[in-house]
Amino acid sequence: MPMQDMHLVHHECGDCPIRHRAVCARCESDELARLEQIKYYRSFQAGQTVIWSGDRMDFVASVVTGIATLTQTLEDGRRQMVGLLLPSDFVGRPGRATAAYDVTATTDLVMCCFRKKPFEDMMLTTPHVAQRLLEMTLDELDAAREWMLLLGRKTAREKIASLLGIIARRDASLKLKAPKGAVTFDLPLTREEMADYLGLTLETVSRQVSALKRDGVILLEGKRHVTIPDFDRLMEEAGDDSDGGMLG
Amino acid sequence: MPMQDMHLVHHECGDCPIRHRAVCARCESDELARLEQIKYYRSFQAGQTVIWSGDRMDFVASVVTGIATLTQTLEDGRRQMVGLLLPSDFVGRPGRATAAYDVTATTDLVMCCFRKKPFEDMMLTTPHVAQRLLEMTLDELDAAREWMLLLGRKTAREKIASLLGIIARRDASLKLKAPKGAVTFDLPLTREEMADYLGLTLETVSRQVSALKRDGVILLEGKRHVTIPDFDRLMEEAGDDSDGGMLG
DNA sequence: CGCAGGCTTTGATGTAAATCAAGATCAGGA
DNA sequence: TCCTGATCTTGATTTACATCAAAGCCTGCG
Repeated sequence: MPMQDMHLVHHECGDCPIRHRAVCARCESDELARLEQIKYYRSFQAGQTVIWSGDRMDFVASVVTGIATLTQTLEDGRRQMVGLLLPSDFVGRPGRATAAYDVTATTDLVMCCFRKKPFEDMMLTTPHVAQRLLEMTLDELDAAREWMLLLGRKTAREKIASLLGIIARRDASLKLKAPKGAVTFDLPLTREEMADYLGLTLETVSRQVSALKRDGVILLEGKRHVTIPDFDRLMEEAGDDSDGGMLG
Repeated sequence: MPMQDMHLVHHECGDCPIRHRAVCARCESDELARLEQIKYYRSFQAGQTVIWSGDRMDFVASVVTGIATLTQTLEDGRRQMVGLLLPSDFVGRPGRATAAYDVTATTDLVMCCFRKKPFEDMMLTTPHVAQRLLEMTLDELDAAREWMLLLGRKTAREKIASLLGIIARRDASLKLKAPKGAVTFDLPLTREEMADYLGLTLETVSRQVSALKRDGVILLEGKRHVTIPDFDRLMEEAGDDSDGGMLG
């Protein structure tokens, strides 16, 4: 459990534990109080659209529970998911008036929203909020770039393995245990959503999931419940560069 | 010419006009002086590596002149470019010790570097530097997500058209004129580099460039000098969603 | 119960782009 | 000048994935 999360847990977070992780890792109580005044919750049902690309967006928010997706669409309907929002993830851009992507609730979803103007005002006076947001944005940028490698250069099988690995890891980190040995989770995405994320068709996703199952890399109970008997094996299938830094 | 650039031009920027655009859009003279103390320049020849992924990186920097690329590589050698750094672009991450990508000079390159520790210290005391950096990072994130759409869903021809459009636009913005009607520029990338950027092979890039030439979408003098007789036509070929926001 | 509408799987076929393979073009150096 | 190596083009062939098509499988609802 990283130091920073410790700190958060020890705060009096009320019913929005995520908020502090998202915007307020080093916050003081008076800032907490200010955040309190400008926050509100919104709930969405699975499948509902939170906001359409181009819509006026007068809030920023973080996910409390559930999963949301960011997608972009070409005129002819080709879709590409560009982000997956899990609990604690932040969405919205200070200083921009309209949404840049379609945001959709994949599961039932609760978001903790902050009205944009007061949030921006607070950012100006409390520097570490901006700094925390910078950190988070840099993390997202890294994730986006990893995804570019996946989209540009990985095979369908590697893409599926990578996605399963990412979901398993994020799932495990929420439960505060590292993915060693066997891991089990429920897929929060349909085959079509997986396809939209991976730049594939749903048929190819289905075939490759079947192939990974056939080869014993994953086990399936029903269509959604996945267990990964050997996480390292999955990571090999994902084709990732495993040296992970530390050359010089 | 946007207001912000006006502001910059009117600063006494010495020989590093870019620095202020990169980190210091609203800066005061004492901050300028502090930046001055921790900055230094580094030059690289075309083809030289600035830093390898995983190497210790004790600076952040912005490009003054020339072009650099960020690339990621799979163990088996498959390469994907994840960023193109043009003059004024920023590279490096406050709060991280090692480089996450290979950074390579595509042309002769001059970078304005700031030692990381003092830069981080300054960020803590001068909030708007962090805010400027946040804006830039959010822009980069948007660009990365647009690139994800390209990599995941566009055809080879659309990819090439998109890349030419991006280079034309950025080139034009540096010259402070908007790309209306005919535009002319030199390709700063080899066919192979274009391929690495677009998730294609160099042969496919070559074929599609030839096809666009054959169809009159672009004109070529030699292999690198491109002129685009009709920018809108090129954008149609790029397949981008042209409604560009403003639905609700 | 039985049917309807999402999902998902699986098969047959088509195709865009990769791969393999020659050459062509160009710039720089001996 | 010609050679050399890098870059680029073009052609022939292969292949991974898309597309088209049909069924299977759940879940919920009348």
